[in-house]
Amino acid sequence: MTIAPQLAEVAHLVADPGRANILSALMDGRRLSAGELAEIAGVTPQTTSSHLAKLVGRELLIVEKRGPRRLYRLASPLVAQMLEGLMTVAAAAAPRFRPASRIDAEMRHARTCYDHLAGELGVALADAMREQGHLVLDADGGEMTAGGIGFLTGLGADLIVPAGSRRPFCRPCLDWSERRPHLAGRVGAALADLAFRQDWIRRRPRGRSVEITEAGLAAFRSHFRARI
Amino acid sequence: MTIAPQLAEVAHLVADPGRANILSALMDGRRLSAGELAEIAGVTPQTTSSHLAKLVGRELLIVEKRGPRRLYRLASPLVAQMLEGLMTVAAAAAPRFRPASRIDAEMRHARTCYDHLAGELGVALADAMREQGHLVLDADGGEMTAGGIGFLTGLGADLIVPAGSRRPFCRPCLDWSERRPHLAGRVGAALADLAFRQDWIRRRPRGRSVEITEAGLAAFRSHFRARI
DNA sequence: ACGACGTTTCGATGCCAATCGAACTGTTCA
DNA sequence: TGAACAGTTCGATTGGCATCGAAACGTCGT
Repeated sequence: MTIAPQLAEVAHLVADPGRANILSALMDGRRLSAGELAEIAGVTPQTTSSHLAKLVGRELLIVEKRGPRRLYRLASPLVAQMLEGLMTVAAAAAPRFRPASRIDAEMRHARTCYDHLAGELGVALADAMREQGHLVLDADGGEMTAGGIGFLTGLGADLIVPAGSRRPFCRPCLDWSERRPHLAGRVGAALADLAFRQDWIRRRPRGRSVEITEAGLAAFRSHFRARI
Repeated sequence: MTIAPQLAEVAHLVADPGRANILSALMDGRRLSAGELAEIAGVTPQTTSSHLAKLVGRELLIVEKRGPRRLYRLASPLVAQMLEGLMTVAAAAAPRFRPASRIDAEMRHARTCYDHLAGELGVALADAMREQGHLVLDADGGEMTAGGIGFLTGLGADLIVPAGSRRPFCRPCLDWSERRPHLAGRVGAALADLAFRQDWIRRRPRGRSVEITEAGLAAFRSHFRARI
């Protein structure tokens, strides 16, 4: 009850289109300079500076001085999770007009979601792994099977099992574009890491969307049996 | 990228203190009338009506006419999850002044979080079940052990196992007051349901906080070995 | 030391939206 | 049919804040 004011305060930070653009661009965990963010936000550097100061003051962002420029990044994965939650609701409510820009299409096709894969690619991989018996996943939770752990490890994924002899956890992350869960958590991060290392996917210069290489397409189809 | 405007729009709905109060009060899934919500929001009925219209228009709330009055509730669990994410960040960032009201204390002690238990009680039960080997849970995911399923079922919990012979999933929900995960998902809902049915806890008239009965205290300590 | 560049601060402007009083609609009960 | 009550609509006021121009700041090159 009493947190409601603080709740409103945090929401207010995201409620500005410019700031929403900034936060959305930083969702993959990268560090961007104030100038780059100004261009992304679509406002002047002065205005951007004001926005960034608010976001840092409320500890949604962390800034580090690198020479004459300042690099900003999300303060924690919790912020990314919060944004993902907002996006899910934003995508679910009011489909409205879809301008369907090229960037939009790229984002829907394949993108990173903080540290894991999302979009059609992310959902297709999760579906395929489920069908192959590597994974059990629904909106409430997920679990790797023994076979699934062997499968990913065999491909070169680094599934760190923490001190306790527990299984490496995976969690679902509701995909705002596909409206179905994709694979997140430690396993999701390991899978994305593997895909980048094997050059199956590459980051596009701007934004969070990624490009699937020829080798990637072949690997996703042959190894994962994904329908993409 | 292109969802940023919609992201801002949804955040804007939560960014008003009155609306944040309303949404927070509805987080347990109950249905409240416009009048009750006006009192909770702390504004006049006219203003509340305007707020509610916006929330319904954006499909965050659902309204049903019940005689001369209208009952409002969250449109989906996704909205509750979104709010929980915002609260987590709100509580983590800027501890600030803690007015420490009585309601605040009650909320911290024990409350419902949509369909499961949160606060000191929720976290204590999750901790205890973990220590007793009933449960494995961390920030990324959770899993019931076979013993844990037997334990809860023996107490009378209704753990619905879906069609596939999968285990009933549980998921962690980061507690904004305790800053540690408590038990959510199907198992969390079943546990809360059990506690209400056994009269271990009772809803307080206003708000989402719950009161632990004497029988509840005894049950939580003897059956669960919880430290509360 | 100076100039260039990236970034921030200051100050003024303009817009959006939260708010409430008053009046209106609709439902229930006598 | 009319009274009582819940809720909404309308209109006017208000305050907060996003925005940008201009200027200052700090850091790095030469």
